Amino acid sequence: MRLGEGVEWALHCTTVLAFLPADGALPAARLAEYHAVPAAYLAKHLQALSRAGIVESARGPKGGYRLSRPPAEITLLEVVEAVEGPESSFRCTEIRQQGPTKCAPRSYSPVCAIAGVMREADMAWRDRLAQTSVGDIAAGVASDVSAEVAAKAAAWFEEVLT
Amino acid sequence: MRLGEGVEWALHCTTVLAFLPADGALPAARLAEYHAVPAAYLAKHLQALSRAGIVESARGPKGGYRLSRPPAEITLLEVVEAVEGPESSFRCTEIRQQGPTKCAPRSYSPVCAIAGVMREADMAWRDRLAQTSVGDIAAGVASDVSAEVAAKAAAWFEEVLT
DNA sequence: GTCCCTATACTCGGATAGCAAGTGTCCGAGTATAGGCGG
DNA sequence: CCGCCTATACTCGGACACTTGCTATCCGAGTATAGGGAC
Repeated sequence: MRLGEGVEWALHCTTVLAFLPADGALPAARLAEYHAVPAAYLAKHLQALSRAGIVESARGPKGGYRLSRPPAEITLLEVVEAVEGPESSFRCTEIRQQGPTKCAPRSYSPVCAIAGVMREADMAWRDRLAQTSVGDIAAGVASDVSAEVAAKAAAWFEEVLT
Repeated sequence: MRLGEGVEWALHCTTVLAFLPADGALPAARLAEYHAVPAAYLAKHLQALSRAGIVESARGPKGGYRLSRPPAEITLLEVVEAVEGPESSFRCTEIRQQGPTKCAPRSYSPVCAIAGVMREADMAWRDRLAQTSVGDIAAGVASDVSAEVAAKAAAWFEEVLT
């Protein structure tokens, strides 16, 4: 099981966007520069966030991306699912109903015992992600960040938003 | 995030092996036949289970695979990790320490807030899988299975183990 | 009749191709801005 | 001097190559068994 790195990028980007003033916007190229990742590829994932209604985009000069809702109302689960897809990690292909012991479908319990546990594990994972919002993350980094990093970040914002 | 189908196969195979008598053994080809999956590819995953110490193998005639421990002492987490690998689903590449705001490593909190939550979600997933054993699964299917399927399975075991 | 030896057949194990999905990149569509022109 | 128009430059959005890892397969290494021969 492996998550694409786009998930990490999307989470960090939404966190950065949470610090934007309400009328501001950051282009994909700036977000990529901030995290030192390929701009063209990051754009692909930002489009996914846009389609999911997590961020909204504005074209033209002074355009870019901004959060479409208050950070506290965006859960990490939404961001992850927007990039990675909403389907469960485990896919049950019902192999218990195959082979030499095959019977009519009504002879089997409605859900495979294995698939049931795997699904519960998946729910536990999603529940944890749904309990934390982008606002929580932003508050956490705001309180933990060193003065040096905070100053650099503030200067960068100042320069980019002009 | 997507798990390989080898995980499903491995879980079902260990469940079937849980019903074997202590001195019995099932070859990979029989396990593949039982689930109607490609034998050569299933063998690859059974090798992973063998390397992880979950099953033990015997070569030659009357050989095959058997569980190396009582089913109740094998958790689903062990089986999943044996096939899929033990590494976490989320990989933090510390992009927060990159780009124009880069500072010395000591300026950052030891763990990224995002990586922390992702890790906790991963732990929740693993915890759920660790709470259920192969024995639990076997007991569940034994009580839920229909008489028709049970009879077919018993007949198949009888024929194969002779 | 019993024991031993050998040939056999069956098993696992790792090394080898094929393919799909994630990764990375590019160019076209659309729009707010800035400058120039006319009134 | 003010308002409008146009050209520009900057943005997003989807369509196009490349690489990694999962999927699938094969053949060689190893061993318990079964049969035959010698004592």
